[in-house]
Amino acid sequence: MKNKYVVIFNKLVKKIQQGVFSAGETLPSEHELTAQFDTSRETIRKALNLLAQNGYIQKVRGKGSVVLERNKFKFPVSGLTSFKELADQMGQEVKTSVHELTIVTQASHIRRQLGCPEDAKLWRLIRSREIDGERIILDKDYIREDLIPDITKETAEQSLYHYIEEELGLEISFAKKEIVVEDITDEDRELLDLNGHQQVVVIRSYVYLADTTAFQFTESRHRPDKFQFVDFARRTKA
Amino acid sequence: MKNKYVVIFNKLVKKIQQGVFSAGETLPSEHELTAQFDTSRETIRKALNLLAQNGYIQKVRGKGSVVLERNKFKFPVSGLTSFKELADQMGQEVKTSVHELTIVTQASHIRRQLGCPEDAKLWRLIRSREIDGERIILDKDYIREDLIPDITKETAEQSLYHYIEEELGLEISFAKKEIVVEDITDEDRELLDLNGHQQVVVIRSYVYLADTTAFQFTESRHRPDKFQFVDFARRTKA
DNA sequence: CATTATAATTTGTATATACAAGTTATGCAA
DNA sequence: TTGCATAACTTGTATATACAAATTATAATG
Repeated sequence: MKNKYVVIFNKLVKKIQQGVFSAGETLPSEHELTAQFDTSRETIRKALNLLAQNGYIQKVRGKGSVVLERNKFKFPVSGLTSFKELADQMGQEVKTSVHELTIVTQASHIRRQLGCPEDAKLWRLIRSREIDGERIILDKDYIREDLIPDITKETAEQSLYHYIEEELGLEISFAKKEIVVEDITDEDRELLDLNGHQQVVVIRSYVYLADTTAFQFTESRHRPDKFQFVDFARRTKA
Repeated sequence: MKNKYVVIFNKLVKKIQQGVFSAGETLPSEHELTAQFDTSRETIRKALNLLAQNGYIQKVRGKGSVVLERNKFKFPVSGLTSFKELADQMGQEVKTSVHELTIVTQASHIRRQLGCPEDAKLWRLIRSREIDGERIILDKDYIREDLIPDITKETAEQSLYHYIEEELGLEISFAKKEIVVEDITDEDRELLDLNGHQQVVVIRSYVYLADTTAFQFTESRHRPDKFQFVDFARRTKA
């Protein structure tokens, strides 16, 4: 939060969200922003590149930083964001139920994928998410116990990521995700209001800390009619 | 292709893919790379940041650039990549059939979303993709005729993006995407081998040029059992 | 008025330096 | 040998300069 360019990035995001700069307009030039924030042009450019990466602006040479329309598909649900953070952003009323919170010593295939020691214990956490009175999402987590030692029912109901980042001081950095569609299981039938659906959308993710250690594997199972994934993508120049 | 840091980025990607640098190892330090490529440290850092953004490496302060395992879920299908490019990457044998290639003057809602003039014409392009003898994907495109004037059946069968970028010299820059699951339509029934499936995964995208003009709206409809979306995501620091 | 050439503005690239912060290696001392 | 302080190494941030390339504004010209 103290890095100059991150601070500037966040201030500009806020201004865009508040409509101080609206879609189609250009931001003040790098030269002007340099003066406004009393910094160097390169620092401003780092902040602007963050904006561009996250789909807030498009930089056009000779022209300026054009603010992009951000609501073609509501909010971007992609990226690495916890369920709590998403729910807050969407303003949805959400209820989380913890169905299981145990330590497992089996699940060797997951342990192998997470690359943790053979004798390491794993948290097994199963939660359902209820929106507008319907249980729509089933989250199954496997979390390394040696890295995140204390998980209570309360933290599992609230925000796990907040606990990991703020309480434990660990830096969650990146994730590898897969989205597929699969047939429902008995567990889905028991813990979700499937409403007749025979398949679910499954998001599997491995989540990593900044030092490249994987600490979590998540399987998030969504009822198809309530599932939406929104993404902003840039073309990587060959 | 002539930018120094992009050239270095591509060379390093190739070396990682070839296994010259393998997962878990660190790349040569920025200092060493600076010497190897006879350039400045900032230029090297731009190349390394591209690698980090695309999930090839994780930079760890004090340690180095750690090469990441890249095959937890095969290839990354996210981003802004044409079907042809994906198929080439996967080494799949694919057949594209063009079912419709016409100019439409209606579809005002799409025209509005694309933000093009009221009298602008749109290409309407419908293609099915056949993999291993099954028609699995149905692509429905709307493309601005004033920007991409000549589309032939042949270019539609081969690579549209290659034509747009290489022949027309336009720069495809970013896209806004949405993934949902929907019930099948009569058109799906006619043009796909649904194999009993009653729903399809629908990817809707608006695609933009570098000057922020939207030129394409695509609806890509996938048979659920053959659908896979793979993504690499980084956590944006608050 | 319209067209064209020129200048000013704006972003992109490449390079350089200084210091901060985290990790690893080294060497000294007990 | 062990432990600890120190040094060396590596990435992160902030700043500065010079020039290139694209766009826009201005002025000159017919």
